[in-house]
Amino acid sequence: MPELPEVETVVRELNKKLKGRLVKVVVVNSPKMVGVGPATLSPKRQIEVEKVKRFIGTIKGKEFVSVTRRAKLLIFNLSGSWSMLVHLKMTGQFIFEDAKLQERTQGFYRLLNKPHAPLVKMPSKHTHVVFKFTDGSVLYFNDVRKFGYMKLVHDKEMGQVRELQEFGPEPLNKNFTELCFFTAVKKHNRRQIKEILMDNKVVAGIGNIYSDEILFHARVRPNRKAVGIKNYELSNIYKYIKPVLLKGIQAKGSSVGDFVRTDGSVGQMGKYHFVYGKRGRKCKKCGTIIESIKVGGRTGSYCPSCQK
DNA sequence: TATATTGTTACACC
DNA sequence: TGGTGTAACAATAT
Repeated sequence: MPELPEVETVVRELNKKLKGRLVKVVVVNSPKMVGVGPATLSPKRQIEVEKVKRFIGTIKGKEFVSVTRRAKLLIFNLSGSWSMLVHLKMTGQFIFEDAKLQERTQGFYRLLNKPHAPLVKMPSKHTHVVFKFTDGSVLYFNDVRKFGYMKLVHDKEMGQVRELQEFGPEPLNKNFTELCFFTAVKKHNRRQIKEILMDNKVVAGIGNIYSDEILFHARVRPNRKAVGIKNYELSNIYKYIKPVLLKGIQAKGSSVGDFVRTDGSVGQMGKYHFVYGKRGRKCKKCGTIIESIKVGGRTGSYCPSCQK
């Protein structure tokens, strides 16, 4: 489940690997996942031949200049004033294969973080878009659930991209101050704290995994309403946001579900999870059995002894 | 075959 | 108007 640290991992790896590469061939296997223009791709995305042609036509011959991120959205800056916005949603993956990796893997990858996951040959049945570069290297975009998307936007239309408008501050930036966090939380007095942490308008990029982990370290249960949270507890939550996310980036992400790095390897953050996905297991700190509850329709896990 | 999964948005209601 | 709560949606694995 790519959240900020997973997306950041992919951004850093791709930025390094794609910089300066020239697109020679684009293959679109799932037309519904691509778009051109700032508009939201509608749920009833039609299979439009023209749209696919424009997508391919626009990106062919362009150079990848840099890769950046806003919240969980990847932004590929292309030559000619175009950007490609990519959301991985639940199960999106990028695999970048150059001659060296091709030689090592022969094109086969174990793309699930399970001991007996089968080796998969790229492109697989879940590969929806392929970019081939002039030097022979290849970028694969995979998505088992097909919830993700890729959309090309001209820079002069970037202001009209809705999903970029309302994001709150980036938690790793200096402008994400304790005051700004307190103010944002107190606007949502009646909501549960886990929901608030996962609200991208309050703070960008935090999802189910990292909200659980942050709340564990801050010793606050996920279902507490904001109004009942003491200032020192809120202060603790703020205090742990940055280090937990940084730890995730340092470990190259959590390979929960389908997340893999751009060479197909798994992130190591799962080793450091205290509560996420640990229901029924013993708390690493106190041995109490981890419990889970529904918060805003999502599963939140917590230690009933460590978290109050 | 019913269910669970998550990020995001839509919508009704107060 | 805007906070709140709920549901819907995407598609697949199990």
